[in-house]
Amino acid sequence: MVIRDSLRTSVHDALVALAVDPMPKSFSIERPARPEHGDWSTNAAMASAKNAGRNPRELAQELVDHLNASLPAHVESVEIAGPGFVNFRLADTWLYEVLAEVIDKGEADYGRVDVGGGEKVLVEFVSANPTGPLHVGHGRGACYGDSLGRILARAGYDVSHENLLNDRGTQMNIFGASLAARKAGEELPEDGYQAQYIIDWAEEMPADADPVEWGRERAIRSHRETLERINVTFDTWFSERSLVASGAIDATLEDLRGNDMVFDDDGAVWLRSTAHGDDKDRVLVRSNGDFTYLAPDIAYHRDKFERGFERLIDVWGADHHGYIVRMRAALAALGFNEAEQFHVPLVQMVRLVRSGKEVKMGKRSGEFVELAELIDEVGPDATRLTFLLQSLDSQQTFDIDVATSQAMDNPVFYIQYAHARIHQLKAKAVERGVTVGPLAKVDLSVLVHERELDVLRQLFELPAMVELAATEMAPHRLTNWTREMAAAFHGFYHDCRIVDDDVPAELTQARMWLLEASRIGLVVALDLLGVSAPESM
RNA sequence: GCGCUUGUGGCUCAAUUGGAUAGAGCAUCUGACUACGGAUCAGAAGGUUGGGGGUUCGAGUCCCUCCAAGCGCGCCA
Repeated sequence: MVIRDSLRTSVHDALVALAVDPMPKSFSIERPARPEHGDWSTNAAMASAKNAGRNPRELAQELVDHLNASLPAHVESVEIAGPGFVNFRLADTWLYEVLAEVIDKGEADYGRVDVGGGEKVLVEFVSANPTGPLHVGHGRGACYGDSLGRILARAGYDVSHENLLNDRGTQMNIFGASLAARKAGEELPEDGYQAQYIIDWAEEMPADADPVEWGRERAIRSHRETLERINVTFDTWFSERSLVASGAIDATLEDLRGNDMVFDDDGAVWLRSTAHGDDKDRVLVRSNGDFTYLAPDIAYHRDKFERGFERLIDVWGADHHGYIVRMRAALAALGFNEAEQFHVPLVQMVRLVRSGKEVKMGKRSGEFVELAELIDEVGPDATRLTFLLQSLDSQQTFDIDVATSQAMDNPVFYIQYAHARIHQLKAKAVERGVTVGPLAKVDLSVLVHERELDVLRQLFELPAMVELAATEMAPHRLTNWTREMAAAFHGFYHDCRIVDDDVPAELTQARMWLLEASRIGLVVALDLLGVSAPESM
């Protein structure tokens, strides 16, 4: 049994034996921040005391006595501390079980947890208009959405990645008209796109092409190529047009009308979104007969549910946050459980900085920095990992100098170097004629160095971190874990020689397995982050 | 004016959802190499977590209130 569950069961049983009533709703079993607080800690006494009418210190003491009378597996001692914490000190044997588990599960299964229960989840992200190249802001959302999907899959969800193409409506028409005007050497239409890429693309465009159709394909190709460079792919590219063709938009409006959630006024068709928390009602069909953006988008989300997805995650830019309430209102109006099943992580803005100064314009366009340009400059792995370095909720300062640095101030190199180092070490061992025996025959109890134990402690945390990253929808949790894992490994490497004349053969064997476990941990995490694990650098 | 997000050492960010003395990296200073690639490792210094109240055994985290920043508040998308 996993140590955490084992301790939880012991504490629970002890609370029952001590006639704690009512039992606490929950209590923590966690690794304390400070080593002097033991290897594990529980707040069970404090969490129980109030409702059970007991004194936290006294209850903690009773817990300690009870647990000491019959120590749980691997536990050497149980102590009371502070306001009523109960701390456990464990023998290192629990960490050897961690190593065995990592090896046993391997790349395929270590860090796999089941919080999703096979629930069908659709992660929709990027969803840029196919009217031009992706910019830097799209990049952050792309890396986030893709990694989130990978993490959810690792956490037991049945995940699909989808990119919505807003390939109809006003913007598409302006885009097509701009291309046509440039092609013909005429003046741009009112609101036409000024950017350089329009001129470039118009040049590429065959004279007899339909500008909207050709431009759409050109933009999609641009998006796809750029995203593939940073390891972002989709199961589906969903065309908004298809909603018109299938009649889904009209059907959605009918549904809403049937629920009395739609009314006509001023020649327009309105959604009664105020009935579900919006501060004003919203137009679905303009008085000129055109749909607003909202109508097809509601139909799109209805379609997602109809395709059998039980949970929808939409990764949106922060500038769309005002749109969430009306989308929720619409889904509620259609009878969906939006509060539980619809999630919208918002991507806060990215500020690009080079040489201490903000970069606002790209080389190819005077208006924005293209994602492709950024990848050209800093490389795919550094781009991807940098975007995943911090919480989505805060604005990001993307420092190009740091991301391109070939030195230790660049976390990408630090992490990847740890992985490359493992491969170099293994090659060195082979070179020196070391053959590694089966794990079952290796005595792991020779691993007593603090550095070795730190590596194992870190590896132990990975499954919990996957679970946390999934439930919080926070891939940066995993980025942090990976940095710490790399640090633990570099420390181990520095202080513990693996193959050398004065290293006993059995220690080399155990350390070779520790090396392999470290490799597995890093490969799993880097894959979830979508960053490559190079064997040399 | 209203709403969403944010505010943590000089800089960039964490903090396992309310836990114990707030942690990393960079920059600064001081150390460790006849090396399993030093792209590494160790140590020091640096904090009233924007201000002020409150809740409780315990608050960076929750509540109230100011202040500041970004983004929204279309028959645009």
